[in-house]
Amino acid sequence: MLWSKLFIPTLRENPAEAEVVSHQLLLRAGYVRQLAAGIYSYLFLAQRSLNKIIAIVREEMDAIGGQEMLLPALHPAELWQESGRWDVMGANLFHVKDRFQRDLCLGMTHEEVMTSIARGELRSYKQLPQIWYQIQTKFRDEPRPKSGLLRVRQFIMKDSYTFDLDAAGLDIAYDKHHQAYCRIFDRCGLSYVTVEAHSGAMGGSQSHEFMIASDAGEDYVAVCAQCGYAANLEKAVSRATAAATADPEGDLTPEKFQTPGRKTIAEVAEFTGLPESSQIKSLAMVADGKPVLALLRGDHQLSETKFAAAMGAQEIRPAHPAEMQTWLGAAAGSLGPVGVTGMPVIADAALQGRRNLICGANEDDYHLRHVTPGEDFQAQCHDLRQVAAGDTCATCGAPLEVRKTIELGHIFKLGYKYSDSMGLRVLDAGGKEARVIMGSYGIGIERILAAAIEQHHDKDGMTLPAPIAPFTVVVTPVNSAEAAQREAAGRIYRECLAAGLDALLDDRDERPGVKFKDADLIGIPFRITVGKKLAGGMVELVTRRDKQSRDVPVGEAAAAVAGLAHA
RNA sequence: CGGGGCGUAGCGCAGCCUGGUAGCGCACCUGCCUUGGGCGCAGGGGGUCGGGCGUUCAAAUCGCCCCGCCCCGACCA
Repeated sequence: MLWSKLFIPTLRENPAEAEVVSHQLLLRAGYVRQLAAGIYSYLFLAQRSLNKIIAIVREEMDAIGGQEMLLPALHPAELWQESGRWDVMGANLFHVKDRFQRDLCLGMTHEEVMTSIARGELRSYKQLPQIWYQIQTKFRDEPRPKSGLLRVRQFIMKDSYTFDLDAAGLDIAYDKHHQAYCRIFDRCGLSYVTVEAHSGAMGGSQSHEFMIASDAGEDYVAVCAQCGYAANLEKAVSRATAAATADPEGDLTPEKFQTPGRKTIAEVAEFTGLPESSQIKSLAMVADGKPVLALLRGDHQLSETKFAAAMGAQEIRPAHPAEMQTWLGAAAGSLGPVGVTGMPVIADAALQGRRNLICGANEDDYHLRHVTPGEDFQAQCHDLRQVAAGDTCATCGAPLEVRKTIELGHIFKLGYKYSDSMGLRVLDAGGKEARVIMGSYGIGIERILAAAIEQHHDKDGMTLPAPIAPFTVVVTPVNSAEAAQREAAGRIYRECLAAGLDALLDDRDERPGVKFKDADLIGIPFRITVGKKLAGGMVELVTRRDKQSRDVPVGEAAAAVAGLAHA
């Protein structure tokens, strides 16, 4: 295409509202414009890039037997009420009313619609398994859209849904998706990690997330470089580092001592001269409206996800100061488990086997020493601790890293949640009704683009992987006033097209600097510069990533790019 | 939803404190010039100063209310 005819509104400066790199570059390079918070228009360049990403996703989904469909974005409320998610999703679901005041919503995923199709049509085990997918716009009323395309209210997702007769069938479908996702992210030029994930409100027995490391992300994952263990921090397990000081021996009796003004673990550690790991951290929590005391080693953090799971609770929160005073008789900083009745006490596994520790006395400005779990108080034991960097891997013992990541894809074994609640059953070989087991598998299309930019950029702009760049090569005559350069550039451009390359001819009447800067900014992987060396029959082939330039004969330029692009 | 910041030309900003004809840079248009990293000269177009109400002879500027956007937190298959 001819650049002079295209709408590529590049900006010289960064728009003030953009914070993360991908957002800044998407705006500067003229890929997107914002319409409202979390709602973007995808201009020409973004659309080309997204189309390439979608084509890759589609090919890989088709390769595992997926059947593409196009489903409604508008869903009747009844559908979501059947599955129970109308209430569960609450305000995150975009609600709409039609002219007759009927409730509808804009679909944030399509489990309900897919299941409603399946239950009307799938009758026999012979029709299973099925893999159905769709690539389309979804909506979420995010409480806080942010970071450009990374957290938005309207976005394109590839979602697929599988229907199987039994768990073994689901395992196969799940595995196929796992492998397809690896191929998709590989082809998009992303380096990613697959992590065990928390299934959250989706339920189900197993789920994995596909993450790429980035400071722009919002999820943390724990990764073991040695054995490959990787899990979302919500779910990760590890062996805690040893306590900094050995516990005092002996069967000592709890003893109250004064700790005036010492509220935090760190203050008490300093006051007593004993490390934080010699204390019991006592957190007054409220799980589904009921008080609970959660105990951890002093230097450990509570994982709210694990805590909620241990309590079987939907909603958890820290107790308010007044509640602590009523239930325990002291303020945060002086709480402890000794003598607590009337509320469950649960303790993290790292407290097991410890002796003679320090904890709050449930009296302001007092603590207890010589407190031994199991003797001086009783508590249910659970894994409650959030993994921290430096913990050792539970599998192999190597130190774990914690990385900030962006979630690009998530695969779930759903189980029977939707087929049961919405009545999807088929007849099995024996003629009896059988339940259908489902899986669901999502990929955020825009997130692939944003993540690729986060991962591939430099001071001049994007350095996109060729398979997802909007164009593969740009042909740039340095001085378009010179007929020889103009003609040679045009010829090379046509040869590129003939070679099957996505080529762009920068025929604008601009100074060379402008053309180079723009090409760098929008991240075209290859540039053929037609300039002075044309007199000697040569042009320059520049690769965007490493800025390496080499001279090639005019007649071989297109073939040279084709060779590199398909390498 | 809590905390913070911002809203003046397409983009980046000054002006506001101390009320008095709305400015700068970039971008854009015309002409000349120039052509290997966002060139130079000359001329020009473009503004409900986020919105409403109020104070005042007079409001971008002061007061009140509202809206929008960004950041932190809460939230987040």
